[in-house]
Amino acid sequence: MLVATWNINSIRMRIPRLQQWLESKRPDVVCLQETKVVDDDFPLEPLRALGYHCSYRGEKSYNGVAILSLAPPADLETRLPDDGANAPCRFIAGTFGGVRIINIYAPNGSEVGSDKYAFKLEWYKRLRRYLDDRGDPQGQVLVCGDFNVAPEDRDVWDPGKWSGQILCSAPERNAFRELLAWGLSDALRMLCPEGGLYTWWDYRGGAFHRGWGLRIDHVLLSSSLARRCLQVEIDREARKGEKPSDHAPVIATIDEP
DNA sequence: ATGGCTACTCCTAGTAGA
Repeated sequence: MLVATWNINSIRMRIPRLQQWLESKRPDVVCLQETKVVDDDFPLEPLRALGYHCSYRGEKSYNGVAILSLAPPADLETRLPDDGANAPCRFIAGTFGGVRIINIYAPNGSEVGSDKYAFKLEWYKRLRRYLDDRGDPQGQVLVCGDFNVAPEDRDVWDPGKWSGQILCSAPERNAFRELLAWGLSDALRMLCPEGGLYTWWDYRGGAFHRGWGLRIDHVLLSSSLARRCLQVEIDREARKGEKPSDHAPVIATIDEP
């Protein structure tokens, strides 16, 4: 089973790329973030034509999440239980082949100490509470998406420059560790200890080609899935060429039970 | 130190991303 996560930065801008990529990779499940489109305008047809079921919740301009899947979803959830009526679209979950797949787009946080930063930390607490209340760490649980946290210094191209900054601050890293402590493993780190593995590069200043990146998109696995995880790949090819997203997809291969 | 790209929007400037 191939499960991918990709912050697509506008699904409508990225449809040609997404189509090509789906055709070449054929993941079973694709978790997308920052679709930036209201549900009425979601580009269903080209994705259906490739055989994908689409589950999504979006809003105008910002945020928005979707799950594309070769099999239909079961038990779809499109918000955190304690999300308010106007809460940003940052959460969607479904069950695929017995695996509970939770797709998240964590808040960016803007600047350490800002209101948005406080919202980010609170959002992480609510996600952890959701797992406590609704999840089973002994079950098959996969949490993936854009976490907007680089968990350790080896996930940062210049740890000195980023020290204490947004995406790298100690409270953010603690919030991420609190998720892991529920009973999840960082799939990529389980298999690849080396530095220099990034999933996001700034559009500015030729950051991608200079290797100025951060690893902020993750696939987290409960122990029963972690034991079956064969491979995790960051698809840097998808960050190259014309009109890329600023994020690369992460693809995990899970062996059949 | 300078947010130097990109995408969005009741759009040609301001906001947000990370």
